[in-house]
Amino acid sequence: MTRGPLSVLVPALLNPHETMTAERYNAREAEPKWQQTWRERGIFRARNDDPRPKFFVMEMFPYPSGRIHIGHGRNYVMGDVLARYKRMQGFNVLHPMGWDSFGLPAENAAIERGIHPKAWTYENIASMKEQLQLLGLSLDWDREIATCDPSYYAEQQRIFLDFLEAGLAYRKESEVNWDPVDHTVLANEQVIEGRGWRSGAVVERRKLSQWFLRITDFAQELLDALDTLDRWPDRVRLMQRNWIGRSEGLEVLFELSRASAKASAVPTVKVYTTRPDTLFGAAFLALSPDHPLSARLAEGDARVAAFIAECKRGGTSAEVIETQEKLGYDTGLTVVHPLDETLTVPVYIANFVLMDYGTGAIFGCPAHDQRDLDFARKYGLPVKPVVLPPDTDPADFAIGTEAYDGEGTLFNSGFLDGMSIADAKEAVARRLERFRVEDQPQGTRRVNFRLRDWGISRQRYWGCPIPVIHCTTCGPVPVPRDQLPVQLPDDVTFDRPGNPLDRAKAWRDVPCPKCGAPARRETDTMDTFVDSSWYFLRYASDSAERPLDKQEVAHWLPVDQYIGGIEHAILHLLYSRFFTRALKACGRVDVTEPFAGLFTQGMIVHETYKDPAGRWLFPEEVKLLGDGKAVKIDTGEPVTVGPPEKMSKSKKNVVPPEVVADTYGVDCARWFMLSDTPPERDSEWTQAGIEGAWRFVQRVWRLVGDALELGAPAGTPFPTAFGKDALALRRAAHGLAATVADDIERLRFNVAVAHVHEFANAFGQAISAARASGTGEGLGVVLREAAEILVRVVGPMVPHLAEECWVALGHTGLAAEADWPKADPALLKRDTVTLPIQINGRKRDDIEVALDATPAEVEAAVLALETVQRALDGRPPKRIIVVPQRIVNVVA
RNA sequence: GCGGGCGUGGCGGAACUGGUAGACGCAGCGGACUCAAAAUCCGCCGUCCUCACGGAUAUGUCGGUUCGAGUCCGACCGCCCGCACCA
Repeated sequence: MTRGPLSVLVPALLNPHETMTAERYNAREAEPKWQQTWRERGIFRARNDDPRPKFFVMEMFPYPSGRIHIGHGRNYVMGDVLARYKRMQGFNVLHPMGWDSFGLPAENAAIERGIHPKAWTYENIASMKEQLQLLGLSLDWDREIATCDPSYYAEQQRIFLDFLEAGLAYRKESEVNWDPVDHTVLANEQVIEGRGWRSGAVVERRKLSQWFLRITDFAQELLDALDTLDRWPDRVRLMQRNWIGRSEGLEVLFELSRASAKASAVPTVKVYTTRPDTLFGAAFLALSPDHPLSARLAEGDARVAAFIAECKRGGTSAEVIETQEKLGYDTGLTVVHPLDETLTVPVYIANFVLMDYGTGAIFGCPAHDQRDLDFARKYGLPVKPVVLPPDTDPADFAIGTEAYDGEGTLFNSGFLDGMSIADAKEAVARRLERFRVEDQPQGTRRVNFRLRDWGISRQRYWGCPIPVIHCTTCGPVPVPRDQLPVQLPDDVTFDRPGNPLDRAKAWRDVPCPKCGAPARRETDTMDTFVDSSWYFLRYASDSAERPLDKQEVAHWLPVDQYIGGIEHAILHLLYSRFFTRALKACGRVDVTEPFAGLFTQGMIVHETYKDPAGRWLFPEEVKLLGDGKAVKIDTGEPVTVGPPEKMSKSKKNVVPPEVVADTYGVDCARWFMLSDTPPERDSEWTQAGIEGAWRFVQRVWRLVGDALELGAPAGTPFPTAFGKDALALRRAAHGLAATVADDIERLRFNVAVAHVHEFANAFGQAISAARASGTGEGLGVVLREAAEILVRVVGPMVPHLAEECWVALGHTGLAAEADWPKADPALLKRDTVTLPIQINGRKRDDIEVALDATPAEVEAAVLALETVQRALDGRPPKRIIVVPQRIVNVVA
């Protein structure tokens, strides 16, 4: 399939008087040729014994969902530019690729289309690999991994056993989304508005015994070490900090009132609070529906049981729980106020109190917490303010519909009156630490984390088997290491809901390794986040015999630059940070932080198209007419153009890489993806944009051709002095090498592209000048020098074009192996600077001064300016601000 | 609901650490070349006032700090990402 500019390549249209410049660069021929050369020479293979300094760059590996579209390519191209640039800078670069190939979509394909997950996955990997290779990425394919391959997950099972021995893996009960019709556990994304996506049944929360990893053991360290990650985006560090959620607070024992204690047979309720200062404003106590006291009350009261059951409806996700209506149930119990025994506070069960956080019970202070206020208004509970905002009259201060959570002074609070919030917190803690209830201090200071242990059990087939055998007498028994890996059985069926492993008797039923009695394999598999929590280590240590060699890991790690989507800012990155530490604790590696540098790139978006019947159309089925109008090419029907959205198969707004490669060439696609939009933002794929990239690729080819035609032959010695044009071009070329190096180091590819454009303009002007007035005064030599610099500078971005130009310039080696051009510092310096002159903050003039002019000299020159004289009108200036080499502001 | 981010011409965006807002590209307009078209090259291009010189205005909205604010602070509006079983 061809269309667009390459299809208009008709030799008769070319000007016969021009030489090489007449030939267009033919990407379709050049690109496969150079890709083959790179492959044959193995120049992207990383060697562990290379003495040069290492640089490890990787992009987040893809899930093999099927065909890729050009949107997938963006982060790989970014990483590739950096990898190629670093090679030119003399680094031993590791740039690997792999497949995050376990997961739900493979099972859905099995259920919906009857394809085995394994076949589906490996077919997808094969076709996606072919497509990825089309992009001309400088990857070391020798280190390719697939997480679904036993050669990968065997080590993961060994790691699990290490964690188990170290006490970092354990079992406990936790809730899952249960589909009561399909009898299946659902992922959060399979719960749509509280119902199962296939059955439509209202989802329930059900408890299962599952495996957990003790990430909370590392909570403080994971938090503290964020400060050392200075090449991570601040926002990602902040998100992780908030996710870990360290808080300092107080655990307070509330004693039940005499009658309540008798009725419930429970003497106290323990509450965790970060606001003990507001204790005098307490209006209620709220228990989680999962709290032991809630359960006890439910035993004797059907209404309580019904309320708790009501709370269990809907999904388990925090989003669902936090957005659902806040409900409470008055248990009739009361507790005694810990600081004033004449006061009692009612006890509720509330659906928004989480058992996983704190103690599973809170006290509510409506005046100073919005959620508590909403709850109090709903159930008619008193709202007593206890923190008075600064400069407020207590008589005027009342809480309406908004809680006050700002600074202030305590009031209405007995012995706390007049204190600051911080002092009051301290005073309450001190007093309650002294009070004793049931032989314990009534208050205990407690650091708490929002972070919970990581539940890794999944009731699914297509995941890494958990290497454990359950025996009725011995309990869970680790699979002996010499029996690893526990491989997934291939002989499974997907004709019924639920986990096929539960039904795979031949695989499931095994003797207990300890006592030999009949036992069952663990049929849960691991969360796919486990697979991706250590794959970067496996890249570094790539032999199947020693899959996690300490020395090799130490040589390559940490990853110098990791590139991926912002959607992984918290979970994947936090789990990987934990995993690396846990492996270190087990003595497996000597690394602590896996990723020294992190970059989060934006997505590629594309307009969507719909025909009059409302069916989605592929971009190639549509002809754009401008002004947002479009028609269907084969029928001429009007097409509705929708706003740019993330490329997705379902909306057909995808562009396959092979279409771009066939039409414009991969370098155009690469150049376009790097242009214009900052890499961290979403970028829109447009026809006009790719055409612009095509013009640029041809322009570089033409500039190099012109320089070859007009410039001096290779090896011509430099003259001792250069003319004005020659010097200007030299400055521009050396400046380009320096500035693009800096742009790439900072991953500011769009700015790098702009700088290359700027240089191309200057280069074009120099060529015009050479055509008009000859190549004397060194211009001929500089034209060649400039071409040699330009080709190497664009090489990381448009590598195939660079190779073709490099050959044209007479080189026998590969551009991919050339050195990055070194900029001569003398050419980068300027001796004068243009200073803008502001009067009262508005630019009115500018002057050119020596670079090293003193402020006094500048001031004198500025005051002499006619513009300034006119503005001052004979009066002396009020003030003159001189910012050396930047600006002058005269305040009149 | 909670946490995080983004917002600059017709469009994508640039502006280093508070210092000339709009670099560079796209689209558009005008010109050169051509029998013609394509390609290429040159010029113009935020808005308003002005023949022009020049001036006013302008970075989502409103307010503040500063000699000076796209940049810092506060409030608001809109859009995007994550929320632990999608990956």
